[in-house]
Amino acid sequence: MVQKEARARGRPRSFDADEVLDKARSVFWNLGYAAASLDDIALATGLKRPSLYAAFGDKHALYMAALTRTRTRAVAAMAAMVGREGALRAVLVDLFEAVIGAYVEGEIGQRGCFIIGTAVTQAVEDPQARALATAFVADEDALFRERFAHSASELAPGLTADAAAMVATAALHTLAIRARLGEPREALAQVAAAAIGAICGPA
Amino acid sequence: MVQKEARARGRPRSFDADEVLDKARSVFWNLGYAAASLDDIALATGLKRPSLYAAFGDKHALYMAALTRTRTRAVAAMAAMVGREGALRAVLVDLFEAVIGAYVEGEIGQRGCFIIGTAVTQAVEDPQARALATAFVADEDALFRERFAHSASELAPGLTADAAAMVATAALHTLAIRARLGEPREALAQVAAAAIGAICGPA
DNA sequence: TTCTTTTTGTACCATATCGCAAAGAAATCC
DNA sequence: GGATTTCTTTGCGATATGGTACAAAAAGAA
Repeated sequence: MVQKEARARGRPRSFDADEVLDKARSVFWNLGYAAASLDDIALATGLKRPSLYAAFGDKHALYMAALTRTRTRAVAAMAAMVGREGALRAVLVDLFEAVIGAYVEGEIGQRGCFIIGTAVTQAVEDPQARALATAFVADEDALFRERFAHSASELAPGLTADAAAMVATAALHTLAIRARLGEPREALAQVAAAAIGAICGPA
Repeated sequence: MVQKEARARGRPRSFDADEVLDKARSVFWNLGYAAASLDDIALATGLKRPSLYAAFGDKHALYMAALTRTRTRAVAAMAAMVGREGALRAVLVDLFEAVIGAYVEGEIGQRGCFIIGTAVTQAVEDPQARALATAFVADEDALFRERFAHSASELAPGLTADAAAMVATAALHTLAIRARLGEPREALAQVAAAAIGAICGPA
């Protein structure tokens, strides 16, 4: 006997929430929260405003959903990379390369990091965006610190795991900023190499 | 014979343009460009909108004027500090301390750096803001590079002046971000110390 | 087939936003 | 003192913005 999967009563959604969140995020990523209008988002997602409200709440809730999902995914990806076996230098090279790849993507131009590029600006008057960005920075610090503690012998002489983590996070932040300002990929690669040199010492 | 200073015909301005620009900047600094309304700025400056238009043009021109003045002053201050004689480590300690001091100020909360905190978000769709922020980052890089070239023997072993400059600029950027997110002064001081450790090597 | 539930779209609401016209105010010039 | 110039204010225009009410559409249940 074939049991059809039961679905709740009522008209079915005409969209996939994850897909819509991705498109909305793209608008926020390009324009920042305040400059992104619901009309912009409606246009990008192909949904009308009441549908967006029904699915996500209001504009702010939609933004927070996009930030939250981004943080979760970015941290998971970063954890996977710093968790790799192998020489620290090689791990960092791969990590920064992947990060740069993500930061130079964009339909209308380079956008850097969604969280650093938009939530930091909101932070002064938006406690939720601030909390999320703060947690994200703490995540970055913690992931680096753990890996560096594990690879302490591969750090530059005199550099503690703690200090090295801060230098590495600083590198991610400057890459986010520079990418959003349009610096070319090769220039970003040089910034990454400089950070790696400072963290791991001379090759 | 006493010669009174001749002034142009017409009603005199009731405000000082520099003072007004400072107040307008403060609003933009807290809220970012897009979220700062002309009403907010009018309230902060005590002027009505037509007066702001008469003095500065439009909202965007006012913002650009604030960015431009900020860059000029920040770069001059930074040049004065990195130009100081003395041990590189001590120079960097003083510089980062001064920078942190500026970044933790704010009437409604910490705001970090006006340019990094607001113009970077605008950069994707505002070519003028992008150009100014880009020039500012290049200024930071160049000032550090010059000083480090001059003090090459005081850098960590194997670290070039170029690379060290990028690490130092990265530190300014992460401080700007962290300060805007509300990290306490002591935490920012530790980030600065980490960067100095990476740039100058073990003490 | 009708009722109930959920979603979508149209039309709108209440307010906010940037910018401007015109009149009055404050100065210089003749 | 009147004309001219420049600045400030009031009041407004045109539009944008975030959010909502309600009717129609699309589904399940009886």
